[in-house]
Amino acid sequence: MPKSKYDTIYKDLKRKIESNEYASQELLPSENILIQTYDCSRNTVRRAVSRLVTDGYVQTMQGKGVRNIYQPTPQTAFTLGEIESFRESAIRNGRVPSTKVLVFMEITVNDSLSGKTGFPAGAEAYYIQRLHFLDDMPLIINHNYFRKECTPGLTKEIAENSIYQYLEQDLRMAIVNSRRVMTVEKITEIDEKYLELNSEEYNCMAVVSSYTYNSDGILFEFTQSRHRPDYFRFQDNAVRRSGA
Amino acid sequence: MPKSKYDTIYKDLKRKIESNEYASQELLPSENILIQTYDCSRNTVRRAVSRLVTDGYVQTMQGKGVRNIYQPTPQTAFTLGEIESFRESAIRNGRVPSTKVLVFMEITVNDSLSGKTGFPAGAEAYYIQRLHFLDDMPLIINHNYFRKECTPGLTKEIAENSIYQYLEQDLRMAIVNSRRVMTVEKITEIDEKYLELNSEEYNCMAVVSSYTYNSDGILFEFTQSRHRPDYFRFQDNAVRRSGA
DNA sequence: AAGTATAACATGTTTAAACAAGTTTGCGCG
DNA sequence: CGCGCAAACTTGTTTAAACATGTTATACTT
Repeated sequence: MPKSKYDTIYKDLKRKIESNEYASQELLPSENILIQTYDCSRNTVRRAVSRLVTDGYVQTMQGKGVRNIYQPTPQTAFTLGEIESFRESAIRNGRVPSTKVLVFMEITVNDSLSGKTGFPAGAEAYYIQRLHFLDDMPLIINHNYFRKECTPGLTKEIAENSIYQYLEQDLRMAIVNSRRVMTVEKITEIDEKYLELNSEEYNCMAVVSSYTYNSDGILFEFTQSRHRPDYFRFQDNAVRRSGA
Repeated sequence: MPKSKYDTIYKDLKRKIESNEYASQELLPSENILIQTYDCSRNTVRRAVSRLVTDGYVQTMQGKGVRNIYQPTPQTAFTLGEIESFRESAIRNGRVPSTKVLVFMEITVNDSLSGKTGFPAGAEAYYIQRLHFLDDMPLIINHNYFRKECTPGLTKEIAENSIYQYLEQDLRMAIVNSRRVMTVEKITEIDEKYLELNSEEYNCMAVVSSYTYNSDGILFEFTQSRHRPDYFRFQDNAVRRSGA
């Protein structure tokens, strides 16, 4: 639900680009045209376009115009720069997601775990281990740690569906910011068992560790996602700052 | 060299956060204070702060303020969201970079290569294979393809130093936009040979494929970077759009 | 016909102002 | 003392205007 004007314009332009309404490699309508089209001020148009730039959809050229450089992403791509749950990502790609909860327990953070998760020692937390399937194929093992104080009332049943949906819709929590680190790590016995992998073929996993903050600026989630290497694909768009 | 006012403010705030001049987890000065500090308008301050948000340095909270959530990144981290050459990244981390050119040749793009690189078939291109060392340890093998039309005059000598420096400083070329895809792939004999890896231990590589556009919106570079898995580390910051 | 100056048009930066919406502070009343 | 409301903060959205800078098309001059 777009709540602001620039967000509406952003989504509309994005849709038009994705649906090829604006030809690839061609220029978008100029700011003046867009101002008339959407009946808004120049700043509002520019704000929408600048988001398309960071998304890698368009490229602005001073004096020339705004070029559509969008290229459709392959099905398996997870998008960086946005926080998206496994379920959301799967649905966006037209796949059928499912989840199996392997472990659900409540723990107290000790010193060792505090260093790994960033949670203060002594804090109460949920530890959840989940297996994510896409079209019945096991792809990801997630190790989630949620601070109990910030995410009360988590249950195994919620974990089987969407934790983020519970946090946002039921707890009215705003998830705001997530720092993610991607590494490659050796496969473990757990990985091998649940992902039905043969370590002769692949002895590594793609690992995404994420530290997520809520709208109070409190770190409430640490998650390690271990991805099957042959189905792992992350996409990113980088902009070189002028004069950097 | 910051050319604009908001860029100056952005860099100054960034420096103050990195140097702990603003305490971690605390609020930055309010917009009104910053307006007085930098003698500028509110928009200009907000523009600077919004870049800190996308960098994951701060988090804004309506009605409350702007919280410093910066955490220093480990030495080996490459930063996403920015285009940075191997040399720049190494220097930023206080390491000594060096490069060995394994292959330097001029080629004509055939159909197969066109599909992989995104270059039009029949185009002239440079193909460069380079080995990157950090503190004398071989870490990355790069396979670069540059469109000759866009990057004339490349030589093996330039490739041994910094290609990006040549493109920006000598050719006065503006590198603007780069789409990157991260995957995990099986190790090849070339990887094993030059990176001195034992496939018993690691039989995978972290692979970053990037498609880079110049300021005319033309795709002029395709690069596949194959990273030693045990030294690979990419960092990203994601912001969840309100109402997404 | 070629070259140059200029006008028209593109995006980039900055300021100012008004209103919206969320949070904290403090005052006053019961 | 405690509750509630209002004032005084905070950031979020939108408009308007001016000037800067880069590109392209036009028209004029030679």
